[in-house]
Amino acid sequence: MPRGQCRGQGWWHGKFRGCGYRITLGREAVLDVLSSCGGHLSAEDIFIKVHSKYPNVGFTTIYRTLDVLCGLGMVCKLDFGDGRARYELAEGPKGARHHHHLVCTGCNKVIDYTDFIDEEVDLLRQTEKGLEKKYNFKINDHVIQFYGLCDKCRKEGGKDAGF
Amino acid sequence: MPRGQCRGQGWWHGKFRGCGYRITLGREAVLDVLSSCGGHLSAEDIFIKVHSKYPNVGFTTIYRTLDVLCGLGMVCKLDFGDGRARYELAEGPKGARHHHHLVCTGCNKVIDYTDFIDEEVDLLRQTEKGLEKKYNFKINDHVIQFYGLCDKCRKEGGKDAGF
DNA sequence: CTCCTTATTGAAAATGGTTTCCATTACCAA
DNA sequence: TTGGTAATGGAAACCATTTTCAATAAGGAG
Ligand SMILES: [Mn+2]
Ligand SMILES: [Mn+2]
Ligand SMILES: [Zn+2]
Ligand SMILES: [Zn+2]
Repeated sequence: MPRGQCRGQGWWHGKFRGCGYRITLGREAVLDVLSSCGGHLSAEDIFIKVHSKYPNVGFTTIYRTLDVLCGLGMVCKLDFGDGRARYELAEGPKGARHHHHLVCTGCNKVIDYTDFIDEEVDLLRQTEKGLEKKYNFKINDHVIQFYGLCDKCRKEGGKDAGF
Repeated sequence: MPRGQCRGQGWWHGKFRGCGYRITLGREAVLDVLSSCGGHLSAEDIFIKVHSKYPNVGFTTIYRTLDVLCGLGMVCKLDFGDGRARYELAEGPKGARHHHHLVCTGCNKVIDYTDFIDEEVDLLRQTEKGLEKKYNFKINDHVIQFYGLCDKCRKEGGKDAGF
């Protein structure tokens, strides 16, 4: 990741400018972290990573940037019920596939799964259509998550972090 | 709802005592509100209702009671992404059926639906089984929610309360 | 390149739902 | 009735997130 001159040609710069947003170091750094590290990072996770490289990017900017990115549909804000939001790239240069989440309530590990997505999405679409008609709703989004205990946490006794 | 002498014979008292919990006025009042009013109440909603009848039941007790009730599986804690938890009776004397939620991001109205539950539950069970095997998880719970705009909010222009 | 407008920023304070503390109260088994 | 202890309420603490506001810097115009 070259420094000074990497500004101005990221894959997302076009979309970004097109919406009237300025390209700043903070925003660049956040996007950088999101695409290099895996998903499901909290604002704090992101802040720490960004801060280690650019110590004068503040926490507020992290939140504000994530907000903008969510607004643009470039980032998904996730809620696994542990009191802090998580963020993941909606689709990067490599185009992350649509997936759902399996969350361990013991250690908060999150698994992306795509195995059963097709059937799920089928049913979902069908359900959404039915619900839209019956309740006259315009459905924009859905959340499907499974909660449980991972292999390791199951063995360590049934203690459950709750959620 | 008779006053003083209704203590001691609620449908839930048995279960409650069996687990070593004491039966108190606060707990009784919370359960009362949950079963008389519909579901999806926030802790504050519940506090206000309880407080209007028993002004010396504190906010803390509401939270603590809801926690206990969740622990016993008598109440479900719901998260619709608006920053406050909601609660609903898991199954009352009338035995509320399992259902999923349709949430309006405009006015926060929540609709319980059971229409497509059967197909959903079928697929869910299947998916859970697959996931458990593949990832060696013990799945305890799932969340399925649809977000969108209700009839009214759709007409009032596309403003979206976000979530 | 330089200037200028104004979007963006960082630090600190505010917010708001929820939890913790701790001295006091009141269930309820014996 | 009584004693041990679970439960309580009020205030303070917590903690992720948001707001405020003066200072800064992106980037189009010239
Ligand atoms: Mn994911
Ligand atoms: Mn419901
Ligand atoms: Zn785990
Ligand atoms: Zn609405």
